Amino acid sequence: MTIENQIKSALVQAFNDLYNSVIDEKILQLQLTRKDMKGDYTLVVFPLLKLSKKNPVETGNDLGAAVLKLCSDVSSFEVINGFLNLTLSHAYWIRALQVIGGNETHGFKSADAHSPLVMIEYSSPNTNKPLHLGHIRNNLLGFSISRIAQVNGNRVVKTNIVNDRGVHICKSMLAWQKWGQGQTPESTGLKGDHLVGNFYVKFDQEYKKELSELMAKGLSKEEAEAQSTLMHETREMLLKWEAHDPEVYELWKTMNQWVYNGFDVTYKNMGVDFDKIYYESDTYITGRDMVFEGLEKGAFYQREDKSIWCDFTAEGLDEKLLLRTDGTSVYITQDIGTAKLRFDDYKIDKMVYVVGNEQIYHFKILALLLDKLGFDWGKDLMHFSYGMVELPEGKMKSREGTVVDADDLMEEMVNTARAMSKELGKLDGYSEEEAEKVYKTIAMGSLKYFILKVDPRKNMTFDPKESIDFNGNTGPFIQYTYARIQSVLKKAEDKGFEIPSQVNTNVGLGVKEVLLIRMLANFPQIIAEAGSIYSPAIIANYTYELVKEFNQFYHESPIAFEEDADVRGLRLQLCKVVGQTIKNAMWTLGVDVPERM
RNA sequence: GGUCUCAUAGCUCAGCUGGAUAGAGCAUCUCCCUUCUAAGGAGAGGGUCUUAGGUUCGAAUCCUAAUGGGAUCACCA
Repeated sequence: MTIENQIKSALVQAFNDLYNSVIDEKILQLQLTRKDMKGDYTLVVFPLLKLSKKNPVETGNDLGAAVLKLCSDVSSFEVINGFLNLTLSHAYWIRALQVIGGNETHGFKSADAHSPLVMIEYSSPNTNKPLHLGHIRNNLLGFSISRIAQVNGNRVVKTNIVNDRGVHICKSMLAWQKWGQGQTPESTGLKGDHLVGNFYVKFDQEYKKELSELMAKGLSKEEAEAQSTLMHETREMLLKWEAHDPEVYELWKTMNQWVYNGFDVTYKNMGVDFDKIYYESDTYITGRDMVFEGLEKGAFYQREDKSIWCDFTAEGLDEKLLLRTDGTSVYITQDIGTAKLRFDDYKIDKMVYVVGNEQIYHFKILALLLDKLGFDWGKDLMHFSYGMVELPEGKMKSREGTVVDADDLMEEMVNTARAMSKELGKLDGYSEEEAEKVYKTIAMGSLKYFILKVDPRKNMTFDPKESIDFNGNTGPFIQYTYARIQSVLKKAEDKGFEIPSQVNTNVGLGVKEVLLIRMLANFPQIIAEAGSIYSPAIIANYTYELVKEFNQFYHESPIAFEEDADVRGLRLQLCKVVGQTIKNAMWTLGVDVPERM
């Protein structure tokens, strides 16, 4: 039984004894005491006054005295402003620290064969251009919530649906055919995804040019779009592709492979991976079959021009196109197919889609659509919708060249970390290789933490200057504290001091020490909360608070230099557990911690 | 226009199911390396929590409305 439950049941009993009133534990508001007040747990007594029929001070004192008697771990209490603050004994906290220290994965639940299976889709890139800052947020969130789901006792399958077909892919293919002059990643020295991206941009430029020429002849924008040769050729290419025209198909395979090779590098640098990858080129046919199936069943209808639609006006939404007039698939067609294949492949209990909030409508439709097709899991799919990443100047616009490229950004972060570290002379004595590894750890830690610390649902501003700052509420600050702890522990070891297996529970604790242990004891709740709402930010902010407290403690208390052996033993134990907790917390964010920095 | 979302310090963000004096970081200004890593610590200034109502012992938090941003409603993805 946790201490909170002990206190609560004591309160229930006390209430019964004192006021002859039976209460439910649920109405007891027991929370951790504010940092600036004396005490460990606080009971808000206001809601209880109607039942106690006494004023807040009397009620608080009555209950405090009773709990003091009933709970041996409670050592004192105080009533202030209608709040009953309970203080636990130092011996209790020392024992708690001991227990946490004995469990390397304190706060984590492990999954077994019967645990729920959660499939998490993230990344889902298009194979027509390299990954950018927006994808970074998606990838980091997807990877982190996978780990968070995992440490909350779920079986997790990380998945990726690669959007490798469609008009947008044909655009870069067509541009390469027309203007590529046989360029390859080898011949240009470019990363494959960047090379293909260049042709996508090229297409857009040429298309714009064509449109403005047509409009100069007096055509309206719509007319120009309809008459565009480039767009016409693109659609023809899509038809050819769907018909598996050998030439088009070969080109498609080749260019996609270039992109995959490029993505592999980016994913590796980012430190994310997948258990199962689906390709739209494999799933859209299943999707199309299901659309026809739905048509037969009468769930959908066909217009005169042969296009197939689903009517959602009864649900307060619009009509949705499922298959074009020319029979080719649209975005949502493949999503239906992908869902079907996934549920055929795995016994999924929960499906999570990590996709930006601009697609809320899309997923609402998808859920209804799957429901209409008779899949009982349709309604239960979860769209983990996160906010957009904006730059200080505003939204990223590819046309204005303000898109922050993922590869460039990561490289720049590493360069900054290297320069900073060299300037500070932090890694003197490390080999070049070891040092490079640390630079990368810091750079990625900085980037990941910067993005994950903000509430996923909210839009965020990404200021490159700020993201590269390694002081304050940043990844490197947390990593630094971890490294510092390792250094202290090493120092102690060098002096022959060991962490005792059993710390003397009579040692007096400082205010900061109690606070730290309290925070450590609270870690499981943080993990559980992060799991219930899929929020890495909760863990990030918790870790920052923990680290900040630790640094204050570090500054005011000698650890390896402490002369009293009992006190020293306790502090070393505390250091070890804080370090362990930092490492575990950062692990859920996909952030590594260095032993030295 | 319909729907959805957001609004907290100069800037970037925390403040969870209502609780004590609204917190951090950055930026500005002071201090602290003859003790375990100064990528650190201490301190100062900086707020009508967008506005107006409501709910109640108690509201940044819940409800309603207004204002201002953003998203979305494609034979784009």
